Amino acid sequence: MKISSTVEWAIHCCSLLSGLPAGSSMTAKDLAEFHGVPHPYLAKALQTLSNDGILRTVSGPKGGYKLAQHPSKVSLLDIVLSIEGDESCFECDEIRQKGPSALERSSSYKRPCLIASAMWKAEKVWRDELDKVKLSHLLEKVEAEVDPKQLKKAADWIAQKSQKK
Amino acid sequence: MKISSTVEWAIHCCSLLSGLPAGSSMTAKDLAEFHGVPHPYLAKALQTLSNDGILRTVSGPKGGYKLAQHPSKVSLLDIVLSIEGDESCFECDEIRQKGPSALERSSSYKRPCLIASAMWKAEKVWRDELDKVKLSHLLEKVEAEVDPKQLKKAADWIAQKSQKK
DNA sequence: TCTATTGCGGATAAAAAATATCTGTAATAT
DNA sequence: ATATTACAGATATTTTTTATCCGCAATAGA
Repeated sequence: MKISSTVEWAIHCCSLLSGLPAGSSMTAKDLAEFHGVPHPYLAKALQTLSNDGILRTVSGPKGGYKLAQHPSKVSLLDIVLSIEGDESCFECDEIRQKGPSALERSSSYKRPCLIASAMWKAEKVWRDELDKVKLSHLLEKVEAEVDPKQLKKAADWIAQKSQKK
Repeated sequence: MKISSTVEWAIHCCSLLSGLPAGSSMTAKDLAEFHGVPHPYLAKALQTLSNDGILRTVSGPKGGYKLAQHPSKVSLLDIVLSIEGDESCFECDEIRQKGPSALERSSSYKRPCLIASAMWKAEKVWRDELDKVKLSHLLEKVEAEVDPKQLKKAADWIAQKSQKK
């Protein structure tokens, strides 16, 4: 029931990209360095986000990643599902249909398993909650609540990096 | 983000035990056979549930497991947390405090990371939803919705097993 | 056109976690 | 006493996660 730490990285990257000046991009290497995570592995995650239409890729020198959509269109759920895959976290093995007391015909089991239903319902409220949180909301909160010194330092580092090109 | 299949087994076992005649118990072996799952491994899960006060153990011949509490007191969340552990599924590595733009003093990060907060909020609604579902609710639904033939067959198998002792 | 930079896809490797089993011990009903 | 059952710990197997590497494609700038 653990969510991969890659998800944490991916959200931080998307969150950062959502605050970049319009049109600018950032390389996988810089994103990795900024967050202090391994570059080749983070690159994989960014490629996945790119394949799923969350990030847009810019190839060649001066290339990198930028958001493919407006921050108000991208939710935490989108990012989580992109990285983790959109399969349910609870898999029903239909064990009610196994063992000595199971009925022969599988047509006897028209209704979904009550246990699986309950688990899936809970997962749905989880997903709905995550889908409510868009990158734009996160960005607003960051600008309102995060220490201005921190924001300045981050912005300076990013600006310096893009100047070196 | 996968929930162990052991959780599915555990819930099915608890659900079954909640429908047993008062005072009776069922062995790990029979529970495993009934559900068509490996006995030694299921036994581990049952021991965990027992350690966490969800099941009660009866040692010796005619022993086995029974619910330790009234079915209205045990929720799906209790079972999930017992098997999976009660750690959050999202772990915040505080990567905002890593990398070149981090501030020196960790006292600068008094407020929780906004991304982690959002993830934890979603997990909370998930847990709340699971905690609403008690074994007693499940039992009511089973009795109302499951094919009576199925219920009969299961009850007969269990009765026959306990007679053989 | 050439070169350096960057992302992409596939293969591979290492580490960690999940899954599964076994063995000897303790408890207890008969 | 004996047979049955749960329990704790050790161990083995399999799968998943985490991480890296390499050759190819795309492209900006000289």
